[in-house]
Amino acid sequence: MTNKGQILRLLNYKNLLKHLQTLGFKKVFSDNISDTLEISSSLVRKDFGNFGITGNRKGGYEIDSILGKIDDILGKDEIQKVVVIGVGRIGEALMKYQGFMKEGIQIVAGFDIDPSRINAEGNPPVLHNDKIADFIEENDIKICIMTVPQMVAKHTVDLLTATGIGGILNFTPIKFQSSAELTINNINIVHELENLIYVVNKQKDNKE
Amino acid sequence: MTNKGQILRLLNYKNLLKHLQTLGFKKVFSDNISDTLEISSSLVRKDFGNFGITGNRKGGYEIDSILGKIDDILGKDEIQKVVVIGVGRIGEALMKYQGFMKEGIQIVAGFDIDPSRINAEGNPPVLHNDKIADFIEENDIKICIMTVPQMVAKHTVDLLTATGIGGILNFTPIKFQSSAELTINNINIVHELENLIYVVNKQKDNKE
DNA sequence: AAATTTATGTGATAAACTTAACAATATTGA
DNA sequence: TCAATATTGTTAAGTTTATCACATAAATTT
Repeated sequence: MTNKGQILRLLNYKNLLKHLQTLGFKKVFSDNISDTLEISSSLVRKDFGNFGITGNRKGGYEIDSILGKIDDILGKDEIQKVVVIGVGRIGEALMKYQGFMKEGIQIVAGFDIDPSRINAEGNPPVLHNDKIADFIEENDIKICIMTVPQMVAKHTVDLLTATGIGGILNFTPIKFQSSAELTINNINIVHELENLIYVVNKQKDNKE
Repeated sequence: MTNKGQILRLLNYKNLLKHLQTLGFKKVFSDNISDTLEISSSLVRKDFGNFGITGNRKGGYEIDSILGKIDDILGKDEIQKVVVIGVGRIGEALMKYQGFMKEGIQIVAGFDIDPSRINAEGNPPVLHNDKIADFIEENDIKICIMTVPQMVAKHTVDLLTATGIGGILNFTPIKFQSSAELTINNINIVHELENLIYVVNKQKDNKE
């Protein structure tokens, strides 16, 4: 019933509704949402329906109520603890990124093999890779961000698989497949850029 | 004819084929590709067909030939120059990321308003935001990566729109819509993580 | 209070994307 | 050389996802 894009759309609804809330709005109609997100209003209503979000005919939806419901759906009652594997430039940037906190996500540790990066007193601490398995078990970590060099990506996934972690957000260029026990979502920044370059060049060609 | 996912798939084919090439393979069959990427072999053949990549019945496809064709499709004959707008932690990490070069992408400059980040002698240089428009025009830049704080994202897009740039890879949490002149692709890392958390938690619920 | 308006909720329809199926054909081996 | 086999190329079928369209219900107006 719930398809892949639906959760990402729900997150977009959430962002928009929070914005409308700060502007003082209390209610919203499906086509207010659909207009700004450039989708159809029926898709908004269908998404809401699928997630049990109901409105009033003629009256629209109450923003507070939708936002509460979305947080329920996303399980925002408890803080989600996440670790970063590989504290290179990108890993470090993500560790220190301030945007996670307000969505209830906390980066609780980073891990690396390079002694010069290790700092057990840091906030969050950076520990040696040796400690990954114990840390994940002791702290009941379900999700990690993987920002290791391409060369060690496969090895790292094997290591993580053995820990019983549930999800990896993989920033390495190696594409991994999910299994029933371990969901791996791949973000390939180079591909995103190549894709954009293709689209832009093609548009330009069409104009000429 | 060519749909959104097709180019991203093509990039995955490319990665896989380059890997097979380094292992010494000369030829490949559609189901070799489809097995590792977990799609159907007919989709591989359809993609190839759409892009004018042909094989031999019974003989499969020649890896060298496919890779050459893919580079043609992607316009890899010339280096793509890209600039980074906003040299915070993530912007800086992307500026120094080594993975772009081998795909023919070169980060030629970064831009920021913070004087402490500016370094015109750097490699690549970091210049003041004042110089964005001139730089883009003089260097014929078509693509940029936007890694500015959320607060100034809208303003930055307006500024970039005025320069006539063709594409923005947007890492801010604000979602922007493309227009005919300007393609904006959004990467929302927080959403990617929230989505993963949702999937993992749901899987766990289903098991219990 | 009846008529009118306006938005939801949802079943039917359409569009987009993927897979299945198989004819066409190149290669191999007897 | 000819049958057997294996793989492409492509059309048809299937699946998934999004939109359309309208009946239903709440609110407003007359």
